[in-house]
Amino acid sequence: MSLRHGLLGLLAEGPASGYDLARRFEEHLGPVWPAQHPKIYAELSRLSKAGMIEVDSHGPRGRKAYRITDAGRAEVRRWLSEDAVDHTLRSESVLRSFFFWLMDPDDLHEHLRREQRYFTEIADLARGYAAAKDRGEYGTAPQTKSMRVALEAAIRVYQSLADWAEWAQTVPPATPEEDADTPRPPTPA
Amino acid sequence: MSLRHGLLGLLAEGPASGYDLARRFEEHLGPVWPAQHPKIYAELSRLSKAGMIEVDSHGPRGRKAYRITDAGRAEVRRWLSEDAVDHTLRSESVLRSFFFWLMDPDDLHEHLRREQRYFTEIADLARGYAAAKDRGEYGTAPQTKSMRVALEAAIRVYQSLADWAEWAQTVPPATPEEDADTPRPPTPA
DNA sequence: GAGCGCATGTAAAGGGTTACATGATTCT
DNA sequence: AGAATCATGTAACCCTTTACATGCGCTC
Repeated sequence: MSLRHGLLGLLAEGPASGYDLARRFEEHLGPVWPAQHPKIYAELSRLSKAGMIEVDSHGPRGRKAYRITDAGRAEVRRWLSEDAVDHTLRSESVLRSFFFWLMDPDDLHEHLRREQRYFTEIADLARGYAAAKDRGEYGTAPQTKSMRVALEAAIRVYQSLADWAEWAQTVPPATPEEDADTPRPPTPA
Repeated sequence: MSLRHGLLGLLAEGPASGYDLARRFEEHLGPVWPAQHPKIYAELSRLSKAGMIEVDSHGPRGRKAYRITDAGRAEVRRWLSEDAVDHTLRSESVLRSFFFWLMDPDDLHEHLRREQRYFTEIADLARGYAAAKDRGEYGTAPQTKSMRVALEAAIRVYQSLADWAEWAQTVPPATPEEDADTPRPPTPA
């Protein structure tokens, strides 16, 4: 369960409310770690009860900003350097590719073109953010340096998926003659 | 929810038991779509009740092999060509990178070296399978053609992550002088 | 006959999404 | 005054994992 640590990590940058954190998840972490507000508010309560964060300030409209505690900071650090990384890379796009043979060749081609377009778009978006960061638009704080590293991952991974989708379009569709493995009744000569 | 469709897709290749399917998920689909046996057995019951699969044969030790029905085949096809793709790419590795600035530089370097080694290993493994397929070791059935496409995704994505981890090791650690954004009390001259 | 791998399942708990619900403040 | 946005939370449901439980069949 990494949402807990994601929240602690974001709060290590400075105080923030549940609403702030939900927005940051949606805008930046969402593609690799989705989190909706109900889960975030629930987790914040738990973290608060556990003494890892505490209320920093109350604002308008019942806004409650949380601040990370020393215990919280220690916990993120412990997670980062001690906990084993879960390397699962859940991807519906790749899962579907196992079943491409079930698709009509035209549908598949159209699907791959759409996938290529989508992945290229995201890669370009990440490239845009990275360029802005490199121009110094986000300052030079250490957090932005890490953000730059994360963006580099996004650029490379999404570009590789775009290239894959493009390459897949060049793979010839399975022709009936090639379906040698599938047992079929002998054709009467 | 794609487990339902993953199971249907695998059963479209031929009859299989829950145990078989669990093994195939672990060996092939696991990295992109993990599924443990309790979930698989539960889903098979549901698919059976929905008329998308039916019991094909009973074997030793209570083994029950399922066969896909026409309704089931239609449902996988519908999913593949009509349902919107969920492009979320959940990755704890990338999530962690947002928080690298919290790590001790030596720990981070060690972490990145391990990540690079891991991703390289998986990419090489996928390359090995792909080469075997290209040598014709898995036959020429259309399913194996799709498997080859999925393997290509694995090769490209994991290689890009390995390259990223290698690149990240060359990013100089944040030095105190650069932390301009973080408000700090003025040093008494 | 001991041990391993095959084979199925239930139960409990945890993680995550969607829908519902409410109200305050700011902007036009 | 009305609309948009800020802001928090609950409830119900779904998805997923981990632990528990059982027993057969094959191999050594």
